[in-house]
Amino acid sequence: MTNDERENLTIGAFAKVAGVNVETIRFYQHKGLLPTPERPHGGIRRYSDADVERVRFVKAAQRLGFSLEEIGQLLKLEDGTHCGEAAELAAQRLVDVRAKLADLSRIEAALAGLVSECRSRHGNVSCPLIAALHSR
Amino acid sequence: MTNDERENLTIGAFAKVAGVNVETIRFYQHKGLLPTPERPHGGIRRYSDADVERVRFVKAAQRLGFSLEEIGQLLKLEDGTHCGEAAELAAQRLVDVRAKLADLSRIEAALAGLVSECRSRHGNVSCPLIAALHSR
DNA sequence: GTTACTTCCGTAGTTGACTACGGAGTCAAG
DNA sequence: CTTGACTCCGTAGTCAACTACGGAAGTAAC
Ligand SMILES: [Zn+2]
Ligand SMILES: [Zn+2]
Ligand SMILES: [Zn+2]
Ligand SMILES: [Zn+2]
Repeated sequence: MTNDERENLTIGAFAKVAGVNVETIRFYQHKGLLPTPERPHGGIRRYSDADVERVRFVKAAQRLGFSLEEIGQLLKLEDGTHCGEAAELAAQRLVDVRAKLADLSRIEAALAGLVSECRSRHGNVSCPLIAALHSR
Repeated sequence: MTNDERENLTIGAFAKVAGVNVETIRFYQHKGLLPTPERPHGGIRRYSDADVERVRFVKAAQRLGFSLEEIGQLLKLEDGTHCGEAAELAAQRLVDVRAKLADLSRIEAALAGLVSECRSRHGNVSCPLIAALHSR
């Protein structure tokens, strides 16, 4: 096997390949989301493609709205043998996302109404938007 | 005129009537969202119904997703004579809200798909959710 | 006139996800 | 063998919108 998994990247190269800042790497290590490789006798730590993959996992999960805390839990299920638990985490996220969606559509409707009232206001003394904010 | 605008509330009563904490009042004062009334010679500040109304305005605007910064601008338009400017602020909020809505529906679809794949998974070795996170 | 509750005021802490800084130590090139 | 880039590590700062704390001074009740 050609082994591209040998630890060959310095933290700077690692960060660049993974598309994040060096500080983010260290931050994730501190949070336990990424392992901190050994230092070869006072030297410099090296990182592998597996580490890059792990950062990409984190970022993909973030795009779905998972918090770093939840992502930590997902990472513990990384071997894919805990489907139920993973699905449960995602289902909870889904509930949250749907609640947020409902909130936002309510807000969207209210704002849209106010903006159009404001725009079509004819000879009113006072701005309907400001008035609405005052009356509730 | 019966004048209910006379300053009659202590900060504690004010906060209670307005439905916020005392600290929130002080925080808003510090941010310039609320005036800080005079202290009658080393005594205690008093607040009026107009102040209560102002806090309610802030909270109503917050429910529509305006930031305190934006609310500060809205408050400068409080006399209702700047309809155009108010509408512009709201229109920008609307743009943001709609962008967020689009984001969230994308996320909702992705999560819903993954959860149902996970649930209907038959004999797969690995969890589709985890796999999806790995492959992007 | 003492106790007990408020108020006043400034500073500091909270949450989440980073970002910045600074003074070593390490390493490769010239 | 020196220069310059990079790494290491801990601490501190950022943003928003509060929330908490603590000591001193005002105030109301008994
Ligand atoms: Zn399990
Ligand atoms: Zn699964
Ligand atoms: Zn104007
Ligand atoms: Zn208007």
